[in-house]
Amino acid sequence: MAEKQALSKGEMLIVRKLWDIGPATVREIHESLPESQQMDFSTVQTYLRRIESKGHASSRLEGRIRVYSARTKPQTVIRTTVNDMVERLFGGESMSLVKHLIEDRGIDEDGLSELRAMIDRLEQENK
Amino acid sequence: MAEKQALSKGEMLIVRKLWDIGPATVREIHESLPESQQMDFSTVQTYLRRIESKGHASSRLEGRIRVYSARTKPQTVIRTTVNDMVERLFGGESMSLVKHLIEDRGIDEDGLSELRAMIDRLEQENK
DNA sequence: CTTGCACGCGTACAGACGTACGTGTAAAAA
DNA sequence: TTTTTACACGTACGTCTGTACGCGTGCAAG
Repeated sequence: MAEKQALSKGEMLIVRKLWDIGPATVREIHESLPESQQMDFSTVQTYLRRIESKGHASSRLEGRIRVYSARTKPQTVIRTTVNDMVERLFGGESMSLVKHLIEDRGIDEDGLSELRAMIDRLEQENK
Repeated sequence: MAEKQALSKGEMLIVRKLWDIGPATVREIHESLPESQQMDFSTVQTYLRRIESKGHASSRLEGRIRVYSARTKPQTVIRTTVNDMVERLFGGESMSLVKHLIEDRGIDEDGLSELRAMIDRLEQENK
């Protein structure tokens, strides 16, 4: 198995950017960060380096600029992280998290119908 | 505001026990840990100490045994943790997490009807 | 050609984490 | 009473995290 080390919270913010904007330079990532998450250029650089060393990204020099690309799919990282949290906070019961999310954070019109559709579809498949 | 420091993953495993079994001694917590999460008695002790120092538990000596009690409700800790994760991994869109959970981890008969009930109820209230 | 900007890369460093050991002592067993 | 057991409490220690500085250098502007 891939054996990739888990990403820390901060690192995750950065891979997310990599997923969003595709292969990118440190600067591109840095500049894409919203107000609320400003950090030093070199901090981003360090994160990217660590993400790579953990096997979640690869990079190559393009001229003298280093370009990073994600190597793990969102799916994978998200799954691992979420599973871990469900395990730790809900004893593995993912329905508890679903319930928490809906009850605690609310859900809007659209979300509601979307959910309903999903349920209908699943019920079909289940049959 | 309460200003309680966030708990780490390991610490969360332990508070969860505190929530579950109520005020408890180090030993009680330690012994309630499942096979898969065995750790040294003194590790549990350290966790409990840290949890207390972060304001999420309090303790008193009962005779010469220290008894810890949770000071934060599950709700609060869970909310903070989940919000944080939704923020970092889903850009704040909690519905994305809900979808991920249902699609990726599946849902059983019971969960399905439970969910359906919840949706119906919410739809009522929303009106 | 000289100067300064932008970047790679190595290094730093304090605080959080996971994990535990050792010492002193009170209570229980022998 | 002597011995053993079981804790509390202080301390440790390597790793991970968040956050960044500084040096060396290629490249663009003057």
